[in-house]
Amino acid sequence: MFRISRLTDYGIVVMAHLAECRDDDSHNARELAEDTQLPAPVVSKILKSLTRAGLLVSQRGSKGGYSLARSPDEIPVVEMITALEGPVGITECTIQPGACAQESSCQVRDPWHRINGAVHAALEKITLADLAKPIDPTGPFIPLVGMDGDETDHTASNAKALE
Amino acid sequence: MFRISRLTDYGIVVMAHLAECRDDDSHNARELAEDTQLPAPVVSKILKSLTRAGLLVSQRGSKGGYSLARSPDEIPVVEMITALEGPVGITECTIQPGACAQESSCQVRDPWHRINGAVHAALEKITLADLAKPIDPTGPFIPLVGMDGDETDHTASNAKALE
DNA sequence: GGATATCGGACTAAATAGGTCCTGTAAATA
DNA sequence: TATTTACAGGACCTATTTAGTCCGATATCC
Ligand code: FES
Ligand code: FES
Repeated sequence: MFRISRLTDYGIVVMAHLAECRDDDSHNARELAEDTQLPAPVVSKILKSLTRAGLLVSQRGSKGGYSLARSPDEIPVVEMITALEGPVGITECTIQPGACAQESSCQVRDPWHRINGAVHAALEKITLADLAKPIDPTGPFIPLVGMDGDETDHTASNAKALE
Repeated sequence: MFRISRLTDYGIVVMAHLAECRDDDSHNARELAEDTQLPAPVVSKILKSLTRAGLLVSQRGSKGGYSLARSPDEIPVVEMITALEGPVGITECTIQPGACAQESSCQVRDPWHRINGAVHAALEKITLADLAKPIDPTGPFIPLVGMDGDETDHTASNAKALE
């Protein structure tokens, strides 16, 4: 129903946790599962996917574990989502041309592409650093929403969170 | 996979078709299915959902059918999506508080809310009139993307479409 | 009254997501 | 070297959701 899967949500929680405790040593899967209160096998599965996508680096053997591959502010949300559930695309046709019977006669194809682009851009601007609480504010807090002004309240709450 | 369901996509295609032929008489389900090249039972199901949500008005009996309840520029995309697949929310927690075990300790809950708000706002700005080709340009063409400038190409193509 | 077309929901089948478990392999340690 | 630890990669099963079909009831027009 137009939402990210629970696995992805979990994955981002784990990533945020890793971003939060900015120590260099790697955390193993069991430990991360405990910290985030999530089922261990699931966390393990998620970690493997994230590693394969190049968002985490893994260290095998005893004292092994996972750690962030990059700085949190260089990991956009869209990349985490992509890693865990494939390419982001509002509609099927957005990703895979030719999947649709209409295609040629379809009126809404092009507009969907633009909508998709807008959402994609929004998810690209937001990084893991924005999700994790900035306990060490060395870098500036990047504004979350990249939309131009509208009168809904979330932008207000965002502005409040900034100051 | 972070996309709208195929049914919803179909539904919007049908709505766009209805918006395109701006005659006042209602179109029946069979006719709409033919025009859009979609399976008739599916179209029928979609039409019922859209009617229940108040986006279409139906007329029973012979010469019956469906027509738009409002002007296309007063039907936002988000409403069509909501009608066909429930409330728009990126994460489960965004919609239903208490579904998550963490909830209290969760770091990412609030940022997700803001992301969700941004996407929601984007889908609210885009209306059915933007999706259907403006064959009768009495009203101005409303810009699709409501995000502030970024360097990806879709905004460029959008700007090109405007002028 | 008969033809037409929506209404509402039940129903089945297919696809996807969620979750578990097992075998192999790399690294550290004793 | 032997042992322990912990990731890698799948196979696998189950639950849930989605897609699609169908039918009896009801409303409208002629
Ligand atoms: S719905 Fe697939 S191309 Fe338009
Ligand atoms: S993941 Fe559910 S409240 Fe944070």
